[in-house]
Amino acid sequence: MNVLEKIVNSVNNFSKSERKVADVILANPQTTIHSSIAALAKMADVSEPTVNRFCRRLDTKGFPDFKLHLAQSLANGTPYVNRHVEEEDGPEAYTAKIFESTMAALDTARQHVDINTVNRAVDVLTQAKKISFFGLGASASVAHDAQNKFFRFNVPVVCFDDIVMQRMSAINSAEGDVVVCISHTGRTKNLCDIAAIARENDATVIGITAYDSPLAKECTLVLSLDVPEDTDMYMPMASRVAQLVLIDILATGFTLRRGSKFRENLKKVKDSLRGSRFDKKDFNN
Amino acid sequence: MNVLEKIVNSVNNFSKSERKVADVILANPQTTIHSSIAALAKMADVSEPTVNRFCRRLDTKGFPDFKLHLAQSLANGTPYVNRHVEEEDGPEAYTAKIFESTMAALDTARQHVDINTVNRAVDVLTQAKKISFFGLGASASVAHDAQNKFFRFNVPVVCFDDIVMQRMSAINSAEGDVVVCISHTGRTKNLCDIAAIARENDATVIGITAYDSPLAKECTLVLSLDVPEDTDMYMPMASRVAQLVLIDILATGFTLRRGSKFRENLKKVKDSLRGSRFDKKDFNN
DNA sequence: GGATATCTTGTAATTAAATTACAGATTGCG
DNA sequence: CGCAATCTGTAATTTAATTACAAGATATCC
Repeated sequence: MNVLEKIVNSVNNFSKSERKVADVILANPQTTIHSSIAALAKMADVSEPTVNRFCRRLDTKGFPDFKLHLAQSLANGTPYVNRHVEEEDGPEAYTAKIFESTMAALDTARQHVDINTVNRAVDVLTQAKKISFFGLGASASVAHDAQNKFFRFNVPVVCFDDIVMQRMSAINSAEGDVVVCISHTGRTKNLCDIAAIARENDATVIGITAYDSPLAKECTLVLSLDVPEDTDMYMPMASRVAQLVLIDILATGFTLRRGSKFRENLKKVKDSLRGSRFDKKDFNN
Repeated sequence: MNVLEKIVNSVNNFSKSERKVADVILANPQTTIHSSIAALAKMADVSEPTVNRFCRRLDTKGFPDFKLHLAQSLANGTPYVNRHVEEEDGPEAYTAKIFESTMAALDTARQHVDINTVNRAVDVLTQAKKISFFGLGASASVAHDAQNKFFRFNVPVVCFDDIVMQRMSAINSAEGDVVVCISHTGRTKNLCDIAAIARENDATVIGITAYDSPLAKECTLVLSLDVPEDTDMYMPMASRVAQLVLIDILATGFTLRRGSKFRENLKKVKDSLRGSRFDKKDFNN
């Protein structure tokens, strides 16, 4: 794991002084790698051995070794740490932080997603007689997006963000149908019900949700993303983006499985939009 | 330039002993970054000052600084490139590629987004009497998501993905109202109309769209993301994700502008969901 | 509530590492 | 061949990092 992430993750295990060190490093990582232990200690207002202990706690051999690891973390072009937005942040700060924490979230999602399950989900989807996407609240827009994608494949696809409609739809499902339930926490009661009902009616239920959740228990296949969410904001943010990317992945897998002549079809769907749009050439003159 | 490349390039400018050092480093770069100058000197069969001079020749401050640069070179060069999915890609390949190209897209979006405009947009939104989000096709789900976010702020917010409803809503807009039009290309005729109508009725129109597009021309403020889209897929993918992140940014700017007691309110909204969910503790037994 | 144990933190001493200064060696060139 | 320029290594110096230890803070147990 990236040292920067490691610092963020273990921030709770740090002592008071160690946290001071962590803060200084996270605030100016680039400066840190060019500083001596003395300079850093001064910046953090702690003693040199404290800095050294801090480095050791992060499983490095000492300060120089720590700097090496830090340099590598920064090199990736990824200062993708999940930095939290704070009260006093200006537009630059919060814009940068949100972009970065979203990218960090995608990075962890990438590492956690189980390719095997993805592949099986694609399998199931390509063989589906009908596909339904269900989500509530923030996940509803993810479901809509999924509908928009799969609709292009000329497959029977529906999407409901209304519990009653979802229920009715689930009751009517049958073998060969695929129901995709989307929920970050996986603890929304209504959605768990839907999953259970769909399963009782022999549909295959794919859950895009937390691995160890009540919803997961009701699903045939669970696609878990394990994205950390900034709870300070009281809004779903990164989790939703990761879900969308997963939808993209499933859709892509679907098109690849169907082969190249199927892609022609997609092109036709896209071209059909031409009439509703200003031509690029018309406009560029 | 990468230090490793630099070594290879300037191999002709090296003296005999310096070349010995270069050879050893190129042969085992990973070992080098964990060695002391003494160890490396021994491996290369030269003296310590020679190694130091070698480092200086490569425009580094000395041996430790050189190791830092070397560490950065070794840290997997450029992971987040926009790699395209290909016909013969397996699940691992396309999953990785989609995650990476999405992250790459966010990275460019981050660089292109104009902070000033973001700030002005937040300004406008915080003062809005009513906020409307309009999008069509794939952008409709982005609009829905935006509605879901701003709705929590207890502001009058609407969202329509139906042209007729959008039209009626736009006609009814008035000074103080803010209309947000979302379109990646900015060439959807209907949406351009909506923007024009809203403007004629004195609403402020924010466009989340391409900078140099017909839609942009109709807007008061243009938030451009300049995300490259993989046209091979014939589906909007990265652009949509970037738009969502932008929505997150606007929403975050909004809450920050409103101050900390407003955040309490958000917490209440989130807590209101508790009844609809399985308790974490209930489940974890 | 006080005494003891455990964990933090800093000061000072020690050790290790890197750099500099200098001198001997080598190479190139007239 | 000999002078000059450039390399290269040894030893001294400086700087940085680490360790050992003690004082202070905090938690725990009777």
